[in-house]
Order: sequence, then structure tokens, then C-alpha cells
Amino acid sequence: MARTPKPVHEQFFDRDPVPLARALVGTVLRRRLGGQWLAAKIVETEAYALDEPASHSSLGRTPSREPMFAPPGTLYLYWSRGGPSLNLSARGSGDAVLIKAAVPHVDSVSPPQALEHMRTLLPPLANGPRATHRLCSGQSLLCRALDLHVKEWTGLRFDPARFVLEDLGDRPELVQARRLGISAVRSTGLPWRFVHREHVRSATKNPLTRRGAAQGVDYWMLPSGG
DNA sequence: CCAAAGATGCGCT
DNA sequence: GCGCATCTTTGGG
Repeated sequence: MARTPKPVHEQFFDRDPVPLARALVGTVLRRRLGGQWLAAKIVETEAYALDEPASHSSLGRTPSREPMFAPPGTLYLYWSRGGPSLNLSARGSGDAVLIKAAVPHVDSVSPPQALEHMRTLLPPLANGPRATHRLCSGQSLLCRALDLHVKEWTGLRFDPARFVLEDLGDRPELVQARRLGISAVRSTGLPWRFVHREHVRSATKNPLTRRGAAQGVDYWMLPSGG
């Protein structure tokens, strides 16, 4: 008998963006679709704050960015470079966490069939089937694998009936690094990216194996539990 | 118009 | 497994 997902308490989201980004790594997103619970464990996040040029909120308060200013735990989805991205608003108005990568999660609630459903939601690759550990290894891949669309979801909150965040007790060691994909003029160089140590190969880019990457310079190890 | 918090295929190591 | 070119789609200037 499959149990029902147990969502985190609302208060989980009431943290500053960096602590929230750290706390989210290791938690599980579940999305009810077609009678099954699709599931993905978050393995990579990035924090963004209102007062730094890298954040969308710093570009101004427009209708599409309004969810970044909404109460903690509000979903902010945007479209960029041909794909959607999922963020959660944090404690400070204009602060948020970008969910950058995840790995499919299988258990009694989300059986292997749900994982295969996720695979079908992604466009086929030229060379053979998509590796399971790369099913959600990017912010747009994750949205597609969970069938999250910008227009339908942005501005909403988690919903116990169809989209939940669950804490299954994973308290991983984290790799901290600089955020990715930010243009030079808007970059602050802040190391506000957090990757699950055991799932670095499922991150957007592996922070440990980049050419010349050095501990204490390009990345930092954060012990389990913070 | 076009930069943007991206993804893929391909050539190389 | 990495770097780079190429393709992506759209909100907002």
C-alpha cells in the first residue's frame, strides 16, 4: 500500500536564500501526473538575492517576476534560452532559490513506472536512451521531466494534491561553488551554488572535475548537516 | 530585436 | 568526460 507524500512544513521555506538553497539539496519533489507521483531528489541549487545584479528580482518588479517577491515557498517559473526553470521564493522579498538539477527518485510512492513516465516527457536524444542519472540534470530538464510549465505553475504554491516537497532525511555533504551561466557584467562571483556531494555527476556541471578546479579556490566542501 | 540563471551534438583527450 | 559551436524561445527594453 503506497503511502501519501508528507510535505514539509510551510516554515521550511522561511529562510534566507543561502540557507534555503542548502536545505533544499537532498529533499524530494513529487509531482502528481496521470495517476502517479513523479519524483526527483534535488541535487543542485543556487541562491539569488534582491540586492545583487545576478538576480531576476534586481531587474525590477514586473508581473512575471512578481512571484520572487511573494511569501516564502512561492513557485517562480520563468522561460529562458528555450526552456523553463523552477525557483522557490525565500524569506526576503526578492530573494529566491533556483532548482538547478535533480535525480529521479524511486520508492514505494514513486515506483519505476513513474521514472519511465518522466523519461517519456523529455525529448529523445540522437544517440540512444537518456541515462537515468541525467534525466533531470539541468533546470529545464527537471521542469520537463516533472511536466512543470511556466504559465500553469508560476505564482502558485506547493499543493498536497499534485506538487509537494518532501524531506526524507537525507543530509548530504555539499560542494559549494560559484553560480553558472551569469554574464560577466552581472556576475558577482558569489559562491552561492550548492551540489549534493554524492550526485556531482548529475549536476549541470560537475564542480569537482572542471579543468584546474581546486578545493578552497573554486569549490569548498560543506559537512553534512551544515 | 536580442540577451538570457539552457541543452545538445560533435570532436578531442 | 570536457570545450565549444549551434540551436533553442521569449519577456521586456
